[in-house]
Amino acid sequence: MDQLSLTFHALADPTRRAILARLAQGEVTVNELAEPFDLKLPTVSKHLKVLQRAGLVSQGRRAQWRPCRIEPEPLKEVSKWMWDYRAFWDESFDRLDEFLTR
Amino acid sequence: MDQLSLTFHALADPTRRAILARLAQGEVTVNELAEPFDLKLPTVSKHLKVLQRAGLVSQGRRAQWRPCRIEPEPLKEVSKWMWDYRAFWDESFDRLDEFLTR
DNA sequence: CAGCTAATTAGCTACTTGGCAGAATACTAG
DNA sequence: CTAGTATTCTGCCAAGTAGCTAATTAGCTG
Repeated sequence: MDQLSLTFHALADPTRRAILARLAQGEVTVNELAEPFDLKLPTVSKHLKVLQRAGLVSQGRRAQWRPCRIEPEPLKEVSKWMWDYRAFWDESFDRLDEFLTR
Repeated sequence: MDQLSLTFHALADPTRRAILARLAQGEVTVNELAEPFDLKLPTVSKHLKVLQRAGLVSQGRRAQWRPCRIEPEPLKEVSKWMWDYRAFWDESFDRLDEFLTR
């Protein structure tokens, strides 16, 4: 599957978006991540794997913890893709566009 | 499923993104849409249903044709969601942000 | 009405996914 | 080495999807 599809697929789940929102505020361990959800750990681990496959999340290693971190690159690609459609989502795009190209 | 998940799911397929790209240039019938793909009509019709379920596409009626049109609302929601992560995808977000809030 | 074209629906197969439980791995602490 | 904690891996099941063919609906035209 191509990068953009992987990313959109990863984002197409509320649990995974919530995980991303949490990681946007800083590194968190898997247990801490799982805590607010009504899900078993292996399930959260699976969601993380989907996010990792998309490159949206990476995991480090500190003792037996594997702190998760958000990775920006795929979001940049999404925003690039979105930009081609700005005429459809940004009513004031022409003013903004005018400004940016100046 | 929630709106954002439906939208991301619909976008997580190259064929469906290509369909959207085509529709961004104007209304097209289903047959015209299917033509560039190596897919049978029912398959394209199914993809269209996914896009419609997400609200990204609507179909009109002109005789026996059902011209498809792109709908902006879900893309707006995506761009709103993306905005919360601009720190992660837009290196110059702070300058832009500063401009927009002024 | 009969015949034509446009498009969808139904039904099938193969594959993927989201959830779980239970076993396995990785590392720390004693 | 043993016990304990953090995390992942392996199977399992139910549900969903992408593709196909064949059949059906909707509307035009002779």
